[in-house]
Parts: sequence; C-alpha cells; structure tokens
Amino acid sequence: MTGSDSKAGADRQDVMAEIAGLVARVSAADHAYHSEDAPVISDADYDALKRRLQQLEELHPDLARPDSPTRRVGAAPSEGFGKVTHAQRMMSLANGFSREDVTDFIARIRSFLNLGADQPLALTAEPKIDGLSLSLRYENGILVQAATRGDGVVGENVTANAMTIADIPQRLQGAPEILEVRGEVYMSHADFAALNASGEGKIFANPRNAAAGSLRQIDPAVTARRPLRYFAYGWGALSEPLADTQFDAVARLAALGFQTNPLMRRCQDAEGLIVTWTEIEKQRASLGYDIDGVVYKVDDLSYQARLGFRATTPRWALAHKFPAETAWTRLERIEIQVGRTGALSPVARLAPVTVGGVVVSNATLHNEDYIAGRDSSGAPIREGRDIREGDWVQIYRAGDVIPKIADVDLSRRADDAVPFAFPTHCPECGAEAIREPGDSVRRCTGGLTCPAQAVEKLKHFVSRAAFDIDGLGAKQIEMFFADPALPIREPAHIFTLAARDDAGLARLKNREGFGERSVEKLFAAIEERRRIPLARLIFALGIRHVGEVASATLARHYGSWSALAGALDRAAPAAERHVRAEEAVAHERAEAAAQGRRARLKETRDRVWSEAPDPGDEARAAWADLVGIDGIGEVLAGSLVTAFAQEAERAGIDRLLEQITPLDVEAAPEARTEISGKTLVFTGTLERMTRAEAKSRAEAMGAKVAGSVSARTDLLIAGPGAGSKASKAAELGVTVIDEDEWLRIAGAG
DNA sequence: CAGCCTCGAGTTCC
DNA sequence: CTCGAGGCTG
Repeated sequence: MTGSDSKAGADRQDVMAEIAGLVARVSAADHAYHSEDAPVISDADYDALKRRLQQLEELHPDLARPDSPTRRVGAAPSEGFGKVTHAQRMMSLANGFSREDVTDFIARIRSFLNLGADQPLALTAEPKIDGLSLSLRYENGILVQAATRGDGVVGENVTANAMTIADIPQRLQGAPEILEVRGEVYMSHADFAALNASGEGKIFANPRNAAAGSLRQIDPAVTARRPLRYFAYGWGALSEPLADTQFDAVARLAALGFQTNPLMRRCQDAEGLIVTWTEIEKQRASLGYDIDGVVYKVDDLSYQARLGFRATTPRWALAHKFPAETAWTRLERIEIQVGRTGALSPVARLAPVTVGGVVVSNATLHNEDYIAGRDSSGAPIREGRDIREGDWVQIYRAGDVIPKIADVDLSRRADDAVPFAFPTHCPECGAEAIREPGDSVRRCTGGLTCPAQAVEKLKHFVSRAAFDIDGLGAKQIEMFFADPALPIREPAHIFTLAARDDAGLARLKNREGFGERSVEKLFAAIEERRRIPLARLIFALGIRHVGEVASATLARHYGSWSALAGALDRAAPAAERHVRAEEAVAHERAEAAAQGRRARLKETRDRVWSEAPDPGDEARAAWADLVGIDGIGEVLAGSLVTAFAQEAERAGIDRLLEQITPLDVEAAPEARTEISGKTLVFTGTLERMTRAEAKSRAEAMGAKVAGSVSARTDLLIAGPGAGSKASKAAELGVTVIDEDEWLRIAGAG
C-alpha cells in the first residue's frame, strides 16, 4: 500500500464518518421539524448541513447511504432567487384614462391638502416605461442589493444580475448613507429585435417579456449578454432627504450617475399635465422603447408626505395611461365557468389574435347583463349591442392584462345568429342557477354537491393566503378530486391522505408526475400545516364575503377557534332575523325598481323584523359584538353565521377540525405612539389640516377614528365651532384637546 | 342617502 | 386588473 493510497483510505474514513454524522443530524432536524416539536436548528443551519451532505454524496456516490435524508426529500435547490423584504413597500400606481380622471386627481389632492385656489400645486410628468420595476439598495455608496417588486412587500433578490447592467452604477459618490433607488429595467426596440434575431435563447413576445426574462436568469453571465437598461425615477428607504421636490430629487439621482428620463417636465395644473401627456404620446413611436402612459407626481415632497398612501397606491401619484391597443377577431363560442361561490361566469373563446404583443384566445364576459349589452343598473353598454356566438368582436387588454370585449361589428353578424341564451341551470351539476334580486351574477344552487363548486373551494383552501400547501396546487387538486382510489373531496381528506395511502406509497408514487420523493415532500408539507394560524383557517373556509382582511380581523377579535365558533353559534338565532330582513329588503328594492315606484325599505324591514321570533338576549349580545367589530358589517356577519349553522357545511368544518390545530392569535404588540390603539374623534373646524388628512394621519399612527363620541372614545380633538360632540365628551369625561395639541402629537409620529 | 374607499371575487397570460 | 358590493362618513 503506497503512502497516497493510505492517505486516500483515511480520507474515505473521514468522509464516511462525516456523512454518517450529517445523516443523523439532518434526519433528527427533519423529524423535529415535521412532528410537533419546535425545530432544533435554524433554517440556515439546516440548509448548510444538507448542502454539505449533498456535496459529499455527489463527490463520493459509492459512499452515499440508502437512508440519507437527501434521498427522501429530493435535491431541492434552484428554488430560484432568494426573497427580499423591501425596507419600504414598493407601491403600484393608481390609473387614469381620461382628462376627467386627471382633473379629479388634482381636485382630490387640493381638497385633501386644503389648498386655496390661489395656492400653487406643481406636479411632475414623465413617461411611464413599460418594463419591470427594480429597487436598488446602496449602503455607503455601494450597491448591496437589487430586488424585483414582487407583491410589493417581498420581492426577489436579483443582485448578481442587476450588477451586470451598464446603466446601474455599483458605486456612488456623495450619496446618502442609505439609499434605495427605484426605477425601471427595460429593453429598447432595437436591442429587442436584435436579440430575437440572434437566436440566443427563446423568442420573446415583446420587449417587456424579454427584459423580465433576461433579468430572471439563474446565470448572471446570461443576463450580462442581454442589452438591459435602467431609468431611475424614485426612491424607497433613505437616511436623509434627496431634495425638497420630486423634480430636484430625480435631478439628484441623475447627478449621482443614474439615467433619468429626459422627457420629465414640471407642470402647474391639470391643463399643463394634459399638454405634456399629448406631447409625449406624439413621440411615443419614435422613442425607441415602450411606454404605456405618463406618470404624474406631486412635486413638493412635504405635500407628498402629508398625502400619504392608500392600501396599495400613493395618493400623490397617477399613471395616465394611453388608450389600449385593440384588435378584431371572431368569437367562436361562449362557455360558462362555475366559481367557488357558484357564480356562473361566461368566457369568450376567441380565434387567437395578437393584442399588445400577446396572443389572446379568451376574454371575460363578466355576466349575463354584460353579454346582453347592459350594465348592472340596466344602462346600455356598447350602445346596447349584445354579443353573440360567431360575432366579430374588438378585443383590448384592460390595464394591459385582462382581455375584454370593447365592441361588436354588427355588419359582419351572420343572419342566423341568435342572442346568447344564458343557462338557467348549472352546466356542471344541473342544479338550478338563481339570480338573487339586485345581484348581477347567477349562482348554482348545488352547493357542495356541485363538483365544480367543491373543487373550486378546495383550490381556494390550498391557495397562497390560506393553507398554502407546497406541492398541492390547483392542478393537483383537480387530479385528486377525480381520483377514484385516493380522493380529496373536502378539506379534511387532505389530512387523511397519507394514512389512507397505506399500501406504502404504492398508489401515489407510480402516478404521472409523482415520484417517491415528491410524495414524501407532499406528505411533509401537509403535516407542516396541521398547525395553522387562526386567520388562515377562517379565510380557507371560503365563506362568501369573508376574505383575507375580514379573516384577520375576526381572528384578532376572537383570538381562538373555540371563542369564534362559540360566538357564531350563539349569534345564530339573531342572525337569522337579520338575514331574512335583508333578503326582503333586496327583494323590495328590485321589485320597486321594476315597477318604477319608490321602494318602501324601512317598512319592509320593520315588518319582517316584527314577524320574526325574538332570538333572546344571549344571541342578541353575540350578534351585536360581531357586527360591532370595525370592518364587519351585517352582510358579512350574516354570511358567516349562516355558513356555520348549515348542517352539511358545519359537519365538513368539524371533520377538518379533527385533523388540524388552529393557533391562537397572540396579544397585539406594545403600542408604539401615544395614540396607538386609541379611539379618536374629530369635531369642529380643523384649520391647518383637513379631516381626511387628520384621519389618515391618526390611522397611520395606529389610532382608530370614529364619527361620534361614546364611552369608548379616548380623545376628542375639537376645533373652533365644536358643538354637541364637545359637550357630550365633557359629560363622559373624555379628554378634549385643541388643534395645536393634535399637531404636536401628529408631528411627533 | 350619496359618495368615498377598500375588500372580495373572478379573470387572463407569463 | 376591474367590477361590484360592503362598510363607513358627512
């Protein structure tokens, strides 16, 4: 035995020992993670161990052990890019399409800021580049991270790729310590044509897709060869302000070395914006890159700060879009889809046609009124022209995404074309499809016995904001739903799947698209979700009107599943009376409209109310507590309580609850500002701030703003001219402050 | 009771 | 992304 052989032998010993150790540690971590114990090591440590194990096994395949956890859970990597939580949310923009939208925008801002007619309001206008937004984070002048927008909160880390783009500086001179630059990655028309002609990679439909595809390359070397460009137009987190105005801040970005759009202008009013919009539109074809509108922003940054944000958009900006591109094609036929709530939605199947660089073959038709050429109030749309199978129709992509039908060419309509007969029965289950008075959609009455509704509800159950089970998406749900041997027909079945597949994976793993590893992975993902946050569970149930936000509100209010279910059960008798009254009112309203007389709503409600049996004090209290929650109204509450009281629905929920453990909501975090968690009321005239602004400010600081003073009010802000509210506050001993004091509090936040 | 704003539901294509 | 409906304010 030579020296080198013995050394190799010793190395093999070491590798074997290391592999054995890694297998043991990873297996233990897997077990702790998937059973109900707390994980024993961090995700990062786990990944490192597993990667090391994989590496060794690849280098020494003969030493790989049959019981290695890498065999069970699959090779896993290449999940794409890492996730990045934006230091400051990347918002989208409100859209405008008409001159009126622009004047409304200006008027809304003026009234929010309480500006007099003589006070100027400057705005910037710049082309809206049709690319993808990218946030660049610089720390002490060094580019440290580039992230895509994603959902606005969490994006993808594409730093290595961004570093290959020539327009993106990697070092900045004289920049703030922390600087997040926001801008758009795009590809010019010329570069796009050359890229497609070169035959490198696939053929892209349009420059935007080409830019997106190029930026999201796993290998930065590929991105480097793609001719990507970047315009900077804004910023996120900052350690110090860039300037006092939008215009100067963008100029500062240019001075730091960024490309900024040369067509940016400063305007003084709506008229100026529209003139700029018209000029930019004229140049659209000759710019050499795609734009889809003009973005307006309030110039004064202190105004921007006062205006703040709505749910997903800043109040101080508007994207004024150019008219959408359109194309004519033939409508082959109209099909009906059944949604999770039973809604029958008509979809147009089209002869494929290119609109705005994308081939479109389907378009939404909304509902039966839309096909007939009416909106929900009965007013004509498309001048009342209906849509028939075989018609020639004009397609556009609303907001550049959703294909819709703008118009119908009657001159090309076949003589034997007949108006579309909207089905009165569900095409999936045959149950009657009813349109409730006042409703615009027709709904299948089959409930959970309708396979389409059942499968759509299941898809909702596993969706992102609900149970979010890895490896169990819409496709898999369809497959399992139809499976005769191992079916998933209701949520509880998901959690009994592994137990039912007792032939040792025999049935599942041999199926197309399912290997042993993916089955193991799926079962592990399901196990992981047996413990589920209460809000997700409520949302997952798919009760009408109960979406993500309402679910979170309910979870916060009740804290635990037992508290919620108990309250809903107690409220049931009271809810019944409300639901019945609301039904009668909707019916009366529709009938009155049809007969052209005034609806007697109050009378109708009172009549049903007095005829219904008294639900009792306990039920009344539970109901009052439910509808007293901020954001929970009677319709939502009625839908919720009714769902829980329905036998079949409740039985399904109970079967699910045998399989899972809802996690209680933890107590809210410590208050951060002196008014967080408090209820405020404004009264009288505020002189330096409008009501809307004060409200938005208070809410941003964690307070709730109510309309009237009650025992639950913590603070009354009274301006001059305060009347009954101030006296009531005095009566109740509520603290009253004036506007100066309010400004101090608001300023402090 | 009208007029905001936000949420929920449904939809398409990459 | 859009539409319609729900919820809340003035």
